[in-house]
Amino acid sequence: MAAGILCSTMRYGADHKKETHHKIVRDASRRVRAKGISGAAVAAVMQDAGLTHGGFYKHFASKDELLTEAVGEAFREMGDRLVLAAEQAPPSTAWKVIVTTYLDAEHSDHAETGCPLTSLAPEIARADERMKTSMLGELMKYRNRMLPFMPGRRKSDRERAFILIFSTMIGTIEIARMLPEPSMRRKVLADARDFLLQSF
Amino acid sequence: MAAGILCSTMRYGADHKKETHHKIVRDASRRVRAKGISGAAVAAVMQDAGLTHGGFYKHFASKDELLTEAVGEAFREMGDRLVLAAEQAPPSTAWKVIVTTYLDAEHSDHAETGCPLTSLAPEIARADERMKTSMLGELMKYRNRMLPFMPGRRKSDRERAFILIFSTMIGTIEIARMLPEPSMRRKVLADARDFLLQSF
DNA sequence: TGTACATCAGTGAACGCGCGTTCACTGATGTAC
DNA sequence: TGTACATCAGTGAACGCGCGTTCACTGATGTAC
Repeated sequence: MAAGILCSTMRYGADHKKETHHKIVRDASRRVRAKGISGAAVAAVMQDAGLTHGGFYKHFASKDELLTEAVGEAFREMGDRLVLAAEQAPPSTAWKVIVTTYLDAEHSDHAETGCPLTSLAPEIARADERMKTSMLGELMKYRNRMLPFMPGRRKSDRERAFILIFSTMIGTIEIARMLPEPSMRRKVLADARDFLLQSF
Repeated sequence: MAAGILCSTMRYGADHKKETHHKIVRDASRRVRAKGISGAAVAAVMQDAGLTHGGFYKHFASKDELLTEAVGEAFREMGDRLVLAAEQAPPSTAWKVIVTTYLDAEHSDHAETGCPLTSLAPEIARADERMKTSMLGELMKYRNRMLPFMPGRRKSDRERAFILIFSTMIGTIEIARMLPEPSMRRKVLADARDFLLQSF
């Protein structure tokens, strides 16, 4: 546990608290995407992490602080997934891999590990100024990671492509998630995929 | 007040309760679109309607009943607005009028009177089975009202166009509503408008 | 190496508050005669 | 027309519950000597 690097005032393993903190954030990130911002109660998140609610304020100043970290984590996780997929493809078709990865039944069926925009966009838009600012920062980081893979020669073209492609994908996943029949969901996803792949 | 048609057991004006009921639903519909499903508390909605919370259960069996009626009302209002706009245009360009009406700064700035999909889609997807079924019914009515105006000769083409156009528009409005700068919002809306108008 | 002490992540009871729901009551409206 | 009665939309206090937050306490870990 890298004991030699321990700060002299540390009593517990140096990483122990950090790891617990991160586990809480990761579990909250899942819960927030699955049940919405108002669906992630402090006690429930702590139970997910194998803890009791009392210890929460040893890790976070408030529930809002957890929520902003959880949304940040969600953007990071989804960003990692899309970057990983995009990097496997030749640069010219990377954006197509992002589209097929995003508009996938797996993504549509598992909001809890998916893009936070598809499960939280309207709630983020309604959040108070502080939270909105912080979440917008995370959204911008997410966008900046996607930009290199977007189609277009000039930066402004790629920025425009990001908005158009992600707008369409977000709306498509949201509609798909409302539909009861798996076959309807798959058709919606496939139609949007074909539409986008032919549009740039 | 059409007193002659009064049912013999009616003591109050025949329409009085219906009108109050509808006013509550309309106010709830605004509140639900502005603040989300969990942001529309019974007491707040009743206060909007100039009443106190105690009388609520003279009009609705439960809060869920109000919510389903409110979402239905929202789809109806937005449907009316789009149909009205579309009917003013020649049939071949009606869908373009729907796109420009939907992707408008006024719609982006006023969630409370806008399309419920842009403010509630993820919450609807997470709702319990009963509510989801009812809301899906309203969504299908909404879709059926839009279908005649969608581009495409065959019905299946128009259904596909509806999904693609509305997915893109929903995602666009949601992203626009997250952005702090009015100029950024306007650019996003304009880009999506141009994109859609050139795509069919 | 062994023992006394300090730290602090985690526990669980308790708090105040907002919310959905219930209920005894009110008072305006319309009916019966 | 006037008076006694019935109805029922609306009132406001009260309820139980879940939630965010606080706090005195615990006990495992690491330090000092």
